[in-house]
Amino acid sequence: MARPKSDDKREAILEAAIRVIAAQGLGAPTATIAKEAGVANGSLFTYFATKADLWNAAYVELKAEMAAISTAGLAASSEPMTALRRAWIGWLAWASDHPERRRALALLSTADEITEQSKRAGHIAMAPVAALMDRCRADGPMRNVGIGFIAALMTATAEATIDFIASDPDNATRHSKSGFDALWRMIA
Amino acid sequence: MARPKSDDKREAILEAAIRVIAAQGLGAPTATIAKEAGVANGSLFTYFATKADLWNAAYVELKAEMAAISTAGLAASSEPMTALRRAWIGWLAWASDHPERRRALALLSTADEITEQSKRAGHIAMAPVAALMDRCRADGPMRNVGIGFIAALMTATAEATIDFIASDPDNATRHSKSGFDALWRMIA
Amino acid sequence: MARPKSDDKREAILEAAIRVIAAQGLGAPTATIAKEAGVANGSLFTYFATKADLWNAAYVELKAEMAAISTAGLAASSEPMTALRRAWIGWLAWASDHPERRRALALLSTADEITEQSKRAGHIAMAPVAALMDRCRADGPMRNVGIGFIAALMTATAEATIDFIASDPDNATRHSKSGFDALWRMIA
Amino acid sequence: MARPKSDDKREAILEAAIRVIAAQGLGAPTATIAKEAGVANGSLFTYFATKADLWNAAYVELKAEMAAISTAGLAASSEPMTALRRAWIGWLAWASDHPERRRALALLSTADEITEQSKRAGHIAMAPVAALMDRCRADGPMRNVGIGFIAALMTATAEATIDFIASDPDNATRHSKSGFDALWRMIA
DNA sequence: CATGAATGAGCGTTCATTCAT
DNA sequence: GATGAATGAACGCTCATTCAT
Repeated sequence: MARPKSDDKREAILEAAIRVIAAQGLGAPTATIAKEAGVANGSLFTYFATKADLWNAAYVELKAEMAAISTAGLAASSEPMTALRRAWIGWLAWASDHPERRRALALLSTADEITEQSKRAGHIAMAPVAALMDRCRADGPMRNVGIGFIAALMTATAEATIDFIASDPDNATRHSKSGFDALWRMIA
Repeated sequence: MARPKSDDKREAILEAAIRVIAAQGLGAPTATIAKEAGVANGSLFTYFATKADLWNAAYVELKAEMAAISTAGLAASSEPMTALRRAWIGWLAWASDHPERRRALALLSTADEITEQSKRAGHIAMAPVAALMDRCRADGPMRNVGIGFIAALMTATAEATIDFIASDPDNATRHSKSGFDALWRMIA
Repeated sequence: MARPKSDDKREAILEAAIRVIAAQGLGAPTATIAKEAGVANGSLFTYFATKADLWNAAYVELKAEMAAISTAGLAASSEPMTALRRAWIGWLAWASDHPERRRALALLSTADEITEQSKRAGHIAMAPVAALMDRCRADGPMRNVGIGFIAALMTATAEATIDFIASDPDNATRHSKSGFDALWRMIA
Repeated sequence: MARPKSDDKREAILEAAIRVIAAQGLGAPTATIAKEAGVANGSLFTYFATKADLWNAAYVELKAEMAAISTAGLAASSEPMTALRRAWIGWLAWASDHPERRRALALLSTADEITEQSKRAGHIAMAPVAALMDRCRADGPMRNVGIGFIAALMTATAEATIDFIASDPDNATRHSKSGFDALWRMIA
């Protein structure tokens, strides 16, 4: 097979898309993304048949990346609170370290183009954290609500905390702790 | 002659914009909005010089409306928890009763076109609730964090609760209570 | 109504389309047609929602025009052969005088975009000629074949004659007569 | 090494082109043709330097094939009418048996890309039929018109007849006879 | 020579905004 | 001021052709 489809190029397009979405929003032209990726206009469509496909791939990639960092090393620690805190810290670190990626993910999360399948992939990636939350709330005041609700609250709390850290990065650690404590009070 | 143009028409366009945004997203053509409002294509631009202006006006209108309902009757009750619960219930009622408006507001909140000034207007509208939250957390574990953080957490919690109610409307009251209790545990 | 849709402009686009199709074929860009018509790119779509719509309108216009010339004054003469000859001469005159229009019509006739409805409109326009042919063949050797077949033969003969005249215009009259005589031998 | 490239592959591409043109028209992508031929995208251009070259080759191939069938066995019969009828029947049989190929040829005949040279090749292939027609009309009413005119009339009559048969295949034989008789009346 | 990814000009259509009526 | 036609830049996507493998 002559000149096989290059993983590098695919990755370059995906990364360019993330950067361009962060900078210009979801209305960003595919041509801009292609140029940013250093490929020709039409080459983008060799790797992603439609703009929507590219959006979905970017969404899944970002979600998976965020999940990977949040869930790294979770298995090791058996104590729920410690484990959840570890996930929390990972999550916030990713968001703080990659504000562009977070912004792109936030925008993509509102896009109509994101399919149910992509959302499901996102949930699966975050499943370890969801399981952990389930353990944490097992004996607490929220033991009877749906786990989806808990997950939404954790996501919402994390997002609020991240926003807050972004606006006052000097006190990142303190805000992170405040956010986690608030979360813990809510669910445990 | 502060407003020689028809307030009715302006309002019709604004309402049409909200409906159309909810249905079609932020990419909705101005022509569609004009038609939905029952005015001509070009008349829209008599009332809103640009699409971005219309977006901002819709954002501020929705934010103000939501705030008005949330804050109605707050002054009367002096007991903070009762007052906050009242605000909470109003907020959720608005979202449940007007899912279209909530969706439009959610979409607009992510739009690049929304100016700082519009966001400030939104905050001002919600100031009574913010003040109330400030009183609620005064003796609690979050007495030392910024009030903006508290507000963000309340918003996030409310949004999560609303989403959850939307997905299971039969247990709206129960979910509302769970959400409020969680919020209260967080801040008070 | 401000600035009503201009019939002139519609006509200009249609005429431009005919000229451009004759010159460049059915692949001609709408932008070229718009420029040739002296209107903006997008204005073309104010008058014809799609390229296919424009193609159909051009087809019907040309067919009607050709039919109008072919059938002009048919009612007056009661003698079939004379009447048919008159139609024949009109048809050939139109084709000779407007080679561009004939070429455009020939190309459009092969286009997939032409709808059944447009074709029907073409047939209706040519109905007087068809009726005349029906009278002409009534007592001849082809009295038992479908009228559609006769019509196709007349069309084919005319086309061949026109092509021949185009290649040797100096003997137009002679070729026209040869063609008509051949047609008459066939059907009468 | 007049042809180091594979004749098989060349033929496969040509046949694929004919099939695809019949199905999709002259706008068919070369990529579709290549896939239909079972060769790679770019290999098509090893055999035909441009799309226009492929179109011309297909045109000539179809014309030659049609001519071959129409002229098969002509030499044997010395009686002109019988010989012409034989050619007629062959022609119609080819068209009936290969509607795809006929459609492709009809489309190609209108294409701008077909060169004079290709058309000449087509005429040469049909030369035996033309010679036959020349004999047939030698003593008839058309003895003085150009042979090209006669050929065009025969082509046109045949096309009309074929179309008619296609629309009513049950009476193919009858329509074929009607068509031939009409032709004979015209030229002999 | 075969392959299929790479290229980039080009196309039909849309749409925010302007402007003649 | 109201109307809606006019404008033209922009966009997603296609495809003939080239070229690295």
